[in-house]
Amino acid sequence: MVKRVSLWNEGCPVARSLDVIGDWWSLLIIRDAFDGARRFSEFQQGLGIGKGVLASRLRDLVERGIFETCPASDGTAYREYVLTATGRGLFPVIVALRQWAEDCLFAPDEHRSSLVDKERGVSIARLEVRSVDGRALAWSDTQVRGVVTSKRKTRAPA
Amino acid sequence: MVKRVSLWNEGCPVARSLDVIGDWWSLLIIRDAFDGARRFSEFQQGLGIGKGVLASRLRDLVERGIFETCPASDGTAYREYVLTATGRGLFPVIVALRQWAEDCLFAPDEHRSSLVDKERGVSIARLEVRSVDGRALAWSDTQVRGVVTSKRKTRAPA
DNA sequence: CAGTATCCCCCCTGATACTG
DNA sequence: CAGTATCAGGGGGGATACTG
Repeated sequence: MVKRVSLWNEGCPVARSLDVIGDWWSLLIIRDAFDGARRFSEFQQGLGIGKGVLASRLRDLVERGIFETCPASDGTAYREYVLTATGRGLFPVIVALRQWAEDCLFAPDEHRSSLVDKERGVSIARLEVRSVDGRALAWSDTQVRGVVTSKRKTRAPA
Repeated sequence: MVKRVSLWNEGCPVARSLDVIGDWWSLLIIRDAFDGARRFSEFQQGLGIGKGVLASRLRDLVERGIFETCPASDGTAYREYVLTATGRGLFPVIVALRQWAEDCLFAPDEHRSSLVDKERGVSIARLEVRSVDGRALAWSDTQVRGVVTSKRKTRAPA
């Protein structure tokens, strides 16, 4: 986790989230889980991560309640790692990261792949941010000191 | 960044996002920026981060186009760090993390603080995940192999 | 205040070898 | 296949001192 200070008790929800899934590999593991990975080797090959590190991360994530293990579905004697309800709750986080990259980090002609419908090649979910009054907000609306001020600046291409 | 392997060219948008803001401190720095921090010392005191580490992170984030520097607004000779449009685009990511923590990581009676309206003590934004056809999805809807199947499992208390 | 420069330790990380 | 055990290294991270 690279951390000497736990963020768990900071009181800030963002910090607490990062305390659980803020390390370098966790979200990628979880991403692969959303993409269907369940077996140790699936995670390992998909990520190019060392076995030791993966085992450690998986153990942490199970401990934290993100994954749970269950018997292999194909009858073999091995375990599978499946997301718990808490883990599935991270779906918006993954989608938000994907969306940000697609909006801000990719050149228009570059290849993208993850969490897309493989048949149709389209993203399967989009995010919307809404203010408490239910009004939809563009991500480019400026956020200053806890108050959303609708500025409607130039928006990235949908 | 703790990384030996850059994820930038993986083709996966999630990986690319993490390549930019996936390290231990970046998202916390960005969170504080959304909360109004602009000065070096504000970040440093708010995070309890070492000056060297903070300077390094800030430099990286400016390089990556998340922050930009500008002259101090109070007339002093110092720089301020403000989010670029790209940086402000991370708002949904922060909100998603906050929301996940609040839904899954906090006991009902625990204190929370971040990105809330300080006067009224309420969250200023909520996220919604929508499928491409515009249908709203609960975060507990199960995501399997790139297809969202509406399962409507038990939902965490709103 | 806003950093830069050092020192140093810890632990993450990766590779390899081994077990069931 | 699914891990565990062990080892070596490297860079992140904290603390401190120094500068403009």
